[in-house]
Amino acid sequence: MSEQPSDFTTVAPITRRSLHDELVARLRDMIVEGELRPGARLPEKELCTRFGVSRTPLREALKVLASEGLVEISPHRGATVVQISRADIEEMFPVMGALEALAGELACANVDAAGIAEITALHHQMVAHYHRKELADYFRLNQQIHERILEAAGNATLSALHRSLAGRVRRARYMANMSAQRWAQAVEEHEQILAALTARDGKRLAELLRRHLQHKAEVVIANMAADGGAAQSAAG
Amino acid sequence: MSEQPSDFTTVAPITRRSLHDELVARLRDMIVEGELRPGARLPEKELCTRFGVSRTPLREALKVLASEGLVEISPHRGATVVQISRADIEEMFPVMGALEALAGELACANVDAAGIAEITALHHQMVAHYHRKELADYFRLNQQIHERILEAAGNATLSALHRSLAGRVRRARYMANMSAQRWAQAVEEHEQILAALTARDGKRLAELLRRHLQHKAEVVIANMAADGGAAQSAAG
DNA sequence: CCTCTGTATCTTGTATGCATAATGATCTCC
DNA sequence: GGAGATCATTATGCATACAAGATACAGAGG
Repeated sequence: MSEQPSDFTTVAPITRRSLHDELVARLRDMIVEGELRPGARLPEKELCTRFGVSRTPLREALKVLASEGLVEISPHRGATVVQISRADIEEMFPVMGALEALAGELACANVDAAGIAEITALHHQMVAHYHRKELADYFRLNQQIHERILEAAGNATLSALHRSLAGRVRRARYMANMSAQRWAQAVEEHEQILAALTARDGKRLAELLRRHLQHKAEVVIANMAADGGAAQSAAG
Repeated sequence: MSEQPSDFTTVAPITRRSLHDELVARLRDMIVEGELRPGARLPEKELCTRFGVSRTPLREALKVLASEGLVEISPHRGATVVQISRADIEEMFPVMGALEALAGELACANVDAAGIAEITALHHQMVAHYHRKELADYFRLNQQIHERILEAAGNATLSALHRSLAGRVRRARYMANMSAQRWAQAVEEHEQILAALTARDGKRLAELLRRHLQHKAEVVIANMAADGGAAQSAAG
């Protein structure tokens, strides 16, 4: 055959998503994106009519989300979206810092020129958004950069754990009000992060990422303290 | 009333475990302890008769285990115990190393004298088992020490992630054949670990734990290579 | 008037039944 | 005789029905 076999590997796989898989994805998005507020009850019947499915796949989905730490299930009392406390956030950030630090070390060892170029491009886009004060876009690029560093580390286990934590933390939506000073500092930190990655200085990148996450934590916690905790913002 | 209300809060809560929770725990144990071998199929009907439950709670349990990474579910083809590849193990240990390193730092900052005494006692018991060449007991104490360091760190998120990874790694049952030389080295490393904890030298403890995990990884990987991978040891 | 208890209702937990896709065996064609 | 296709069997995916516990309301007692 003249056709290259690799063509077959590049075609989009036929996604035969079962209902429960689809429900897990949809519900997770709704929780992470804030559509389902922390503390909100998740009555099976209501969700069933909403998604047009029966209770069986829905319940399977809720169990999975519970094991991911996004919802809490009380026996005979149903599922609720978990409240993120300040203590939870304070716990999660050091762990994310450790994971990203490891990712930084591994990335410096494994990343190729194309990977660095990609992250550099994302970085410049992010800085452009910063100068235009486009917070949402800045935040999106910021997230992508961190994800790409994780990806460059080439460790699927590490990526999975980080993604899980990042999803939970993201619900705190701390980006809302960040001071101009902190924003400038964050961009400066990202400059140094990029420099360390380009120089493939693993130790330095690890330390930069750890500190970067620590500063992020301070912003989030200050923000939570300011509006009395994101958990309480349930007013429609 | 002369009775103190606090009396009521101290009684052990009645644990009303639902069937699916019980099934998750039982199946997880069976997988981690090796009763269910890697690659083994998990037919719903057979497990239902075995546990005396219907398919609904069993399926919910399998979904949870799948999200924990212990079983794999293929659409319309059922669940199987996941095969741990050498690459998976090589990925997991650096992550566990990073988590334990963080735990070491936090433990040094948070642990009290009682905690140190407890870990010291466990350490001496472990060393006694070493001198008597009681591998299983040694390994159990070893595991307890690492768990207690995690606990002393006082970070539930960190503990949960570590426990999840430790459970998956434990299935590789690397303790089987460890060289006398490596065993002696491991005990020596534990001596240093205890010393660093007692001195509350967080940086040093972190580095010791990271290296300790790295050495453990080498043993596991050598062991897997020796018998052609634990995954293949399906012969009853 | 307040509190406690009993009951009704609703939600969740579990079992069962039906629909559908995958596996394996048999038959046919080459 | 071997390879491929078709059909039967089996297991999974989903829906529904039944059981049991939790919540809320009402009534009785203090």
